[in-house]
Amino acid sequence: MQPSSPARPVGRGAKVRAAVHAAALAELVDKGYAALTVESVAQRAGVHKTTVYRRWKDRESLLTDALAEHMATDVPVPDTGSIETDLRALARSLVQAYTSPTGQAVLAAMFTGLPEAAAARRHVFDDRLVRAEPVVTRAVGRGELPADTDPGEVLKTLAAPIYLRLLVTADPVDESTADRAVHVTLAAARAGACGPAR
Amino acid sequence: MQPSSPARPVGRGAKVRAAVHAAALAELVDKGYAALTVESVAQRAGVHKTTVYRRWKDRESLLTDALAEHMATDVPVPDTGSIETDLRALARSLVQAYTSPTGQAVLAAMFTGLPEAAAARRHVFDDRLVRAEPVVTRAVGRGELPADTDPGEVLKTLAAPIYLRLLVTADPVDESTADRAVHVTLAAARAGACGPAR
Amino acid sequence: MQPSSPARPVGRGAKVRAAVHAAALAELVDKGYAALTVESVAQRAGVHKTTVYRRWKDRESLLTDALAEHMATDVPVPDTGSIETDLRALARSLVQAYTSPTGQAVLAAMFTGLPEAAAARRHVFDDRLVRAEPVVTRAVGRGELPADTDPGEVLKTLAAPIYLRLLVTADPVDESTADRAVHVTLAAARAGACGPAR
Amino acid sequence: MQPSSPARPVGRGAKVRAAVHAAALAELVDKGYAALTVESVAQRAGVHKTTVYRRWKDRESLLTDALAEHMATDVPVPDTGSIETDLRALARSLVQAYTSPTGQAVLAAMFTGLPEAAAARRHVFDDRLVRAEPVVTRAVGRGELPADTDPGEVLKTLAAPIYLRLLVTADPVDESTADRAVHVTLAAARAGACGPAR
DNA sequence: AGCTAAGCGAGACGGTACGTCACGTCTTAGG
DNA sequence: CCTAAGACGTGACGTACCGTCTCGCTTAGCT
Repeated sequence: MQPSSPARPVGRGAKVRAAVHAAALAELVDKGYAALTVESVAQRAGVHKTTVYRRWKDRESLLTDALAEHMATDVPVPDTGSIETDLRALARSLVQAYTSPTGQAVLAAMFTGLPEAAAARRHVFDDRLVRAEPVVTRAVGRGELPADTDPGEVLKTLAAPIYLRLLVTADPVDESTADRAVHVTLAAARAGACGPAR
Repeated sequence: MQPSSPARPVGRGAKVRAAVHAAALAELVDKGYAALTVESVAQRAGVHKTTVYRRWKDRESLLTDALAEHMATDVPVPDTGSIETDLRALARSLVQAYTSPTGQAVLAAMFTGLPEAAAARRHVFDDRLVRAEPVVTRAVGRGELPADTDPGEVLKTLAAPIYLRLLVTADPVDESTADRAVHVTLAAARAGACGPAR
Repeated sequence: MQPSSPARPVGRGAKVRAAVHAAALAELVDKGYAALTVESVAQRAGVHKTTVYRRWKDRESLLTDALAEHMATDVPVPDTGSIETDLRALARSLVQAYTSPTGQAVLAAMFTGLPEAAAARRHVFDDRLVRAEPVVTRAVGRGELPADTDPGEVLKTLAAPIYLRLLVTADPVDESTADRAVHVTLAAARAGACGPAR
Repeated sequence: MQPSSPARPVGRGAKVRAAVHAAALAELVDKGYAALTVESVAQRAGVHKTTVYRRWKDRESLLTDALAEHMATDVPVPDTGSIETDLRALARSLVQAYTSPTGQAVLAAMFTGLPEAAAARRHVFDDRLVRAEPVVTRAVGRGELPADTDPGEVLKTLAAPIYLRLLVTADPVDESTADRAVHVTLAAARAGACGPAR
């Protein structure tokens, strides 16, 4: 009569979930976003199609969920004592994240223009941004940057050229791209261009 | 009405082409990229589906073609005599292009992650870049920027934060966004951060 | 109550069995044969789906079992001393059995063309036939019908037009239908048409 | 030639229709009503599933349509000059129609208890009834049967025992069944039991 | 009265078929 | 000649129900 155990024993559901996530990402890398079938994901995960639909409403939500989970991996926030090396580390880790084959596929998948993905996108980026803000705050504390510097602006200035190359121009992206972004960002921030809006 | 000139290749094909293009863009704005049907485009254009397929290989090429045509509208390149006002004009025109409802739809359509769109994307951006380069060149000539400044880098630095906001974070984009981009870009360029790679 | 034949302690299984039977019939009346779900029957019986499958092999056997149980209700065999009134009573009770809403549903369910149901059908009908035969035998004894009259034939002749209307034509079936069947049957039987095959 | 707008040139649609009908009946004979798949019918007809769904709303309407078409074959109405031989011919043709393997399958399919089939059933039976009525009318004219005989009642009396055996008891049905039905019917009709209701 | 084993609730799962949608191809008429 | 009209093969979609399975809880029935 009474619910003896309030929590439901999830059983092996978690295992299925993980397997499907992994399969989805693998299929993403192999075939790309558009040519990705629920059935092939299910098969790759050793699971039946209907089981997938039991947990995810449709293809979209499966994909966004898998991507969100994938992006949730913690990114280390550097603290070298110098804003330049800190920014360099951030920029390079961003470059690395998206230049692997998997990264490319994930990137392509996240930017499909679908409104569903937009929220996930924004959330992922915001999360990383917030976590990295201390880098700038510390630099301001050390007097490396003007007092009224907006940490978010600095980090967006750092990321912007990298994303531009990844998403718009298809220029090759490597460490020199990261380094150049650092220089631009530092020059702008030191000149006070990352202060409050005017 | 008109005496049909012998061996006229055009026929009324051009009219059909334009009608389909317009219909495609209209559907894009109304329903978005994913929920866009060849049949509905054809119907909206007052044309039969098969006619569309006669002229375009598939949905993809129809869309990219329509978008390419849409983006081909000439963007005026400013020449105010000052790099700051020139850049501001460029940045603001970019912002305007993408903040209208149509612009939003076009933007979303161009960034669908599909490889077919990538080429179109790159081409459009490169084209605009090349046309805008004189702005920077002239500034260098006037001594406003260092002699070894790379015009492309300057313009990418200008565009990057705007695209970042449009595509990644969903921050509101308006004239102040454009102005801030100008400040960042100028600070960086003057500091020599847009010179050749080091 | 009853001696458990397989030497099995019945437990409360009997209660479940009855509840499911009732629920099955109720669902049959509400939704019809085709749109009847094991799960909905189980829910209506306040029992879990698995429990149903523990007792019945599949949907089919549940339904046929429930129907068989339902039909097992004893039909009183009349003995008025006259073959005409006896047959009338039989015919009218048949009509009554199938003109109630429940009767209609049961009828529809029993004639689904499925081979599984065929056996049940046949069994139910044969059973009733055998139990009613004394009616004819007694009439023969009283000299109301020829000596070589086949009781089964008489009763089938009686039932046939009623079933025809129920199953084939959708003519309304009421007491006058029963009475007409009696007249036909008596005329035929008295003329010796229900004797042995020739 | 043809008015282009109102009449649509069916093209080869008719051929598809026939092929699917034939395939449906064949599958019916092979696998029975319940285990009949739209996909297997389509495949057997050398046609794709969606094509079937383009012409028929669902499995049900496909089946009923195919059966209706199948039953539309004209049944010859005998006219031997004697009611007995006429009825015998009718009864035997009925028996023959349902004792072939195909007939069995069709019979089973027509009596699935589904309400959709009910209308078709009724229509088919009524049609045959009306066409056969002259047999009785002529006999009345010849003075073989009472003047107030209801032709429909006679024919239903004839058909009823055959359908009873086919649908309810699973007794074997052959020519002797038909002959017996004739005797019963004649005896009843001559005795005036097929007159107007009393 | 306690221990064991069956019965049951709960629900995930593999599986089959359903009916739908859009794509891109093809054939037939017609202006 | 190009177009309108529309049937078709194709493949994936998302849904519904089937019948199976495993897990604990409850409870019955023997000792």
